[in-house]
Amino acid sequence: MTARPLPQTLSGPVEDYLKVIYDLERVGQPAFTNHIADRLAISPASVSGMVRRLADLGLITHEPYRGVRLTGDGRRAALRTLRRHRILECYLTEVLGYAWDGVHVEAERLEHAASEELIERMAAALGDPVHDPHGAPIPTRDGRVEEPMLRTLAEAGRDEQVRVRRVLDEDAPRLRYLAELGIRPGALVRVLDKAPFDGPITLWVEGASRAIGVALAAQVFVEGAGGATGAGAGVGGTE
Amino acid sequence: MTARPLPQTLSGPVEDYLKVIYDLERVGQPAFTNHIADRLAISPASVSGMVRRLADLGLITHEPYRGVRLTGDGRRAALRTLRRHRILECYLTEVLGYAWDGVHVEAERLEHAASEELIERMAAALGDPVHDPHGAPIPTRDGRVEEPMLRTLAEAGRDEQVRVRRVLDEDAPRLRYLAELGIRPGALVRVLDKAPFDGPITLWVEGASRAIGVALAAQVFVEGAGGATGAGAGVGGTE
DNA sequence: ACTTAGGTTTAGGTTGTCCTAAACATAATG
DNA sequence: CATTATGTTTAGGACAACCTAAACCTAAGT
Repeated sequence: MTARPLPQTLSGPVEDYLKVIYDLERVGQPAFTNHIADRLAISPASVSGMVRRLADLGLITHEPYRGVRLTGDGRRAALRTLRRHRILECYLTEVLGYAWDGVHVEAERLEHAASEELIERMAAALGDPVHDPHGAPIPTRDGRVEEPMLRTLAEAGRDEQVRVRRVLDEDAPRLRYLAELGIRPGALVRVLDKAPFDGPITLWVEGASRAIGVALAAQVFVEGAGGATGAGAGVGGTE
Repeated sequence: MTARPLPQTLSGPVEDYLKVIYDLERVGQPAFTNHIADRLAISPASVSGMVRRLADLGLITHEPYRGVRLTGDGRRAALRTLRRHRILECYLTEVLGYAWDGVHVEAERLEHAASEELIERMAAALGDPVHDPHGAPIPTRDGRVEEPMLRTLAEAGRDEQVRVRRVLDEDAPRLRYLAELGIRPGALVRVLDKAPFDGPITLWVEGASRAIGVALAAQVFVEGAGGATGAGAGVGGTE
């Protein structure tokens, strides 16, 4: 199956493709060329080319016009990169004082250069964290992750009290805005009102009333607070 | 003079070339194609190609068959990379517990990916160090370095007492060996004997007698201990 | 002055990662 | 069922960074 043997180190772009494919695949469907292209901000044609290479390397399987799926090797490689990325994010924020909204870009570059040793030393210095600053779970050394199915804040019902578990979005300004509102992992939020026609959602956060749009609320993953509140279909994203 | 405009970020290879040229140039002569090729472990032909690119970018001047010299821009870029590298080495050893002989390789990869912000945060966390773990001076933010002319241990006279200032050599086993002997920046060493015909040098270090070869001693830069002891022609290397 | 040794450059090729434009496949619509 | 919209792939190219082999300069030694 594996045509060419796997090189010991994967290139930066290859790691990026695998991360994106992993993320796209998590909603159940295979990852499609155009979606990958969108995520990486490159042309679909370039993705087609890279997809052939990844398939040659045995990292993905590809059904033309039907999308791609990670193989075992591909999944392992994707999770390794994800672990690097998220531990770097933790370290940069907790030890080096990076802002919540600034870590992503830095980690994105470092994740391809950092050795296993560096990552593990950072993880040890942090006491082996299990979530990154945005609430994303950190895969273990041996490639295990638990990505719980969480509802988004947009799906929470009126008068419901929920706890923020994870915030998506790599966009720094939006992250900064959410932080200002007090919406970060661990925060307790009550839905005061949901305007009809996908109107703004009014929340009670940290003793103040705040309104946010549905699009933004859909980037915030929550869990029922007081008691257990059923599971939705929502799923996190990669950062 | 600058044909193409300088891109805002230089590629990893470009930074590596500049570092090597900076280092080769420090002995006064321009840097020659073959020397650059040796240092980077690539073919002279490839260096010729890159030299054209670097000259196009205005980072070096090139007299065919006569070697290359850094321009102001090139020097600034080289010192920026050197600063990154050495601060990374400091941080990795002092904060993350890297071994003396293991930091070089890791820093070598990270220096191309780390942002200005990361480097400055690390520098701040360390209290703006001025020397890396091997005793190499760290250029300031605005590109100043003082590389004092130091003698090597091989040049020290019998019965002379000297202080180790800097240890060259990126070779991990040799660095480890020197560390075992107690030969590291700051150490006080007395030359007990110098065997003739470039024979071994016997030293008194940390209350014990040790003998090392001339080649190794030439990698150790020292300064007169008790009083000021004249300046030699020796110069440090890049790590 | 000629040869030779050593260092340097050119010529031409490879690999990885991207691009645009054109061809092609699939699925939904009239 | 033919058309259209959408999504995917191929064709052909560019660029950075390497390579080997061959051509070329320079300086030194007969």
